[in-house]
Amino acid sequence: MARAKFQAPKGTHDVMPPESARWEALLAAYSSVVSRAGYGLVQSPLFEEIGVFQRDSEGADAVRKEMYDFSDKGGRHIALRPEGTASVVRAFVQHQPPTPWKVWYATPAFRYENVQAGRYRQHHQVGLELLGAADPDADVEVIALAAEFLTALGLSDVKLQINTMGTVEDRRRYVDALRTWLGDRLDALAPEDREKALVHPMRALDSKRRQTRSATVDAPLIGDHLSEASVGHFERVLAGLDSLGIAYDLAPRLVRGFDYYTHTTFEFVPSGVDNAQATILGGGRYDGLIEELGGPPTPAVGFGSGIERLLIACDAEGVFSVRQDRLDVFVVDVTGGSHARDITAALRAVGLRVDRSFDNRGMRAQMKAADRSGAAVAVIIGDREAESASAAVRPLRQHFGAEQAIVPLTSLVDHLTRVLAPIRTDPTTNTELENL
RNA sequence: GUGACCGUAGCUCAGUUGGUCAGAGCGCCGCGUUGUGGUCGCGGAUGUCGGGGGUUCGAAUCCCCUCGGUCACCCCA
Repeated sequence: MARAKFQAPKGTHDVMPPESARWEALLAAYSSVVSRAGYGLVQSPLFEEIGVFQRDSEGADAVRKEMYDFSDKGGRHIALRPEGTASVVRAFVQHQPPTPWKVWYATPAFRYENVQAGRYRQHHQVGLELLGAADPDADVEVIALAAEFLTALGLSDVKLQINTMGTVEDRRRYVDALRTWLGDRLDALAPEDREKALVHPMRALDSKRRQTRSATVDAPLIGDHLSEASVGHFERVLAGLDSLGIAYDLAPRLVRGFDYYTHTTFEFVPSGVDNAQATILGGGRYDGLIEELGGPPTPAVGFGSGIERLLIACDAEGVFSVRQDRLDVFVVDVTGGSHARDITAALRAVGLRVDRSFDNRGMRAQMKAADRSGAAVAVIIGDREAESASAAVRPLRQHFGAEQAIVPLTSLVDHLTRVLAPIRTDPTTNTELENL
């Protein structure tokens, strides 16, 4: 066996069968949930002018450091998308579709950072955005869809944490007050958090260090610096969640990674996953971002969710395994392969899931392949069948009985369609979910 | 970017203080009389022991560099 000359770059990974079946199923579940709520798919470029992702704000340095950016051959400063929202907003500003604009996406996202579990240089996200609605009910819809999606995966041990950032002005006032408050107490903070307290005061409140935690128990919270309208918005969101029966924890110290959030911010965190990269889905309202990208003042809310982390959480709960029997029929042909070729095509044409062996392998090898394929029945063509224009139909799984039947080729399709009817799935969907 | 640990067949891993240490299980391929899978039996293939350099009579085993993985910091999906 030749030694591999190349391997996937640091922080990237290949998703292959059988694992990729879960990805198919996850995407199918996601698109099903959101399309029923009126969201349509957006496919936008994987790279943009860097300004789309890099704006003047507090966190710009960190964002820039982790950006996969480069100059293309035309001298343009390009960056690979680090998250989904900015691209969608750019497309919105460029095309100015009617609002409310409700769209979803599934995309790779790139961040140049060090790797650990649930954290990659190329990871994959699904998400959605609702642009053009300031209504707190829009926040509620977005959160409800997130919850519905997680439920569809079978996840149940997940907590919703919710917070509000208020308006841009509320937030600015609060951050100033907090910075001053922390500045007076720097010595009490954990040494590692002191610089952060001045640069990113809200992040300091989010610190996991015990010393910082206890030093900031009385720190001012965003909730005390909200305008009346902001309070009203948040209360309406919480009322909506209550009404829909969606449980949540108020998390006054919750800080999201991007600075563009206003009002509602939220995260879904699995309680069973014990590491720093636990958040599987997060989002919130970003009423200022559209203007920042040159569009008209437009309120908006959305979420993004990392597929790799979702699957880690599913594994931790033992849910969302995908059934492996993805074939109805396996055609075994020991006469050279011409029959396999034609029968396979004919059966696929009527919607059956069919595979065969290549390279004219022996009977035993082909039967083993048939068994491994998970097919319900094997259709066998040997010399005898070929002479009599028939096929042997052999059940491979117990609930189809043990009897092997000889069926004329002319009625093979009818025979198989009838026999397989009980287990056939809709031919337009080739994945099924099965919770353990 | 900083630090810790790790890197042996496709997969999961054994390899004692450097001297038949290149292995096991699973998987894969073939065979078990001439055409039938799953169980069982027999046989077989696959690795320059992540890569490069060094120490040594001799290194998978020690040292250095490098690439990759895991974890923590950082940051975040």
